[in-house]
Amino acid sequence: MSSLNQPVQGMSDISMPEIWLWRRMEELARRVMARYGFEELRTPIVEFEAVFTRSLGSTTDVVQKEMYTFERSGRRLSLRPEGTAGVMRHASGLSPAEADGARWFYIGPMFRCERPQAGRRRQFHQCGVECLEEPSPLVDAEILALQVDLLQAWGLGDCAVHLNTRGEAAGHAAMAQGLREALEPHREALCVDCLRRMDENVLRVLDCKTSSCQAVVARLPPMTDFMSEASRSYLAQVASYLEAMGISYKLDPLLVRGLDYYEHTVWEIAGTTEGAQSALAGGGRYRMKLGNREFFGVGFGIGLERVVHVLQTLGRAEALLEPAPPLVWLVGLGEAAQEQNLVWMRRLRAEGLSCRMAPGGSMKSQMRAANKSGAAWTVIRGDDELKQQVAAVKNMVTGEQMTVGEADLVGTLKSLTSAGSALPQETPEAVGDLG
RNA sequence: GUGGAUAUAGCUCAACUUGGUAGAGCACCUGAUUGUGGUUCAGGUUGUUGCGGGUUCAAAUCCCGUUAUCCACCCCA
Repeated sequence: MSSLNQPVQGMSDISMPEIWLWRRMEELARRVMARYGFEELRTPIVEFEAVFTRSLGSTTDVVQKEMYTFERSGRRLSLRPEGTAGVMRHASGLSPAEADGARWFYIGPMFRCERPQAGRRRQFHQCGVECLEEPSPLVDAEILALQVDLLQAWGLGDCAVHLNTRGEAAGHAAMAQGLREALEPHREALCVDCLRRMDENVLRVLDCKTSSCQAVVARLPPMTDFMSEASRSYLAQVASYLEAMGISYKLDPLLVRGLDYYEHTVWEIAGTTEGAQSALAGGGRYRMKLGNREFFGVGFGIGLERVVHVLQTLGRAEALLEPAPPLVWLVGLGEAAQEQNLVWMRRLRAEGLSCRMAPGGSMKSQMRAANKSGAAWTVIRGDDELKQQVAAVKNMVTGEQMTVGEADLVGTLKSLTSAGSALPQETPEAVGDLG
């Protein structure tokens, strides 16, 4: 029996104080994206199932076991498990002229029915981009630079970029075959998972964690041996562009990416913290055949839960937040004062100030509420003030209090709150403690 | 999907091994301060022990189921 006071497994509320971090990250993302000429694209969360199966490849685990798929009005629909397929579905509805060279980014929830774990939720969030350009090391390097800049804006400038290539799509079958043949003599040493991978997804043998498998892999010829000369020089060109931009990276011949549509450049970015979910982000160049059209592009996805987790673990969450605007708290004694305060709040808010009041209670409890909310200023209105048409304005940091005439109240508060003398509204260090 | 651990007050946790009226700190409320918060002191409130069932005179405690959380695998960002 499920209890209704908790969310569905693997889906969680994001609330204060963590939500401040999420909002800030989204803000920074939009800013960085704009510098690279990317426009936001919001695709639906629900698509036809086939949108994903045709893009991701029907053999991948994501499609086979992890999609939330349901039937409605005789149609099979799925919650999106990743962002690229929906974006490409959008592109396929545009004319080639419109789609060519498009630069889109997205940020939002994705759904995969996996067992939840640290940095892994069933509803999770990704920020990603798609850039529809034909294969060009120049573009790949630029997109990788965008991702590095974005992570840097979030305070993760020290992440490690692992770079590899999958080679041209035309050579994939030959590469898989070559790898299989190279592994065949070592069958005995491979784990059960890898024996299965030999058939299903032989590349995955390369990044198996079992030590006996790693020993076998270490003696294999490099994957690039199974690729064309063009594929190798494409990778070398990307690498040299990264060097020219001063972006550090590590060539990782064992780096594998799961989805079928990748070709040429692939990469992964790992956080500096230990743990199984250290991969924060991944990206790569892809080629996708949709209907009778073929699309080329390069893109990446960043797992926001994982970024948040790393920021919290490293204690960098607080530094990312901007101080909240100063809050004015109106204290009113008696019905008449409370009603006037309600009207005053509307005037103050129209001037761009943040303000609040308590619906009732003693002066003590109202002051306590003001303090708890982190208000920078309180405005006190009781019988005396009403009679004299004034308000007592109190600085909650210093405790100083002054009397202001009703006519000057808005102007006074405006200048006080813009003077930079305000407190942060809440102590943001709590954000870092949530991990 | 597989394996392991966990679930007690708003929060962090004790009590469970060996069944006998569920406890601490923080938070919250009241007062000292009849119109002034944040410090201090005094007092006070808070629970279907995740949920459901079973064993027992008696269950937070033992057993079964279920839901959720955490960790690892698989897979992926």
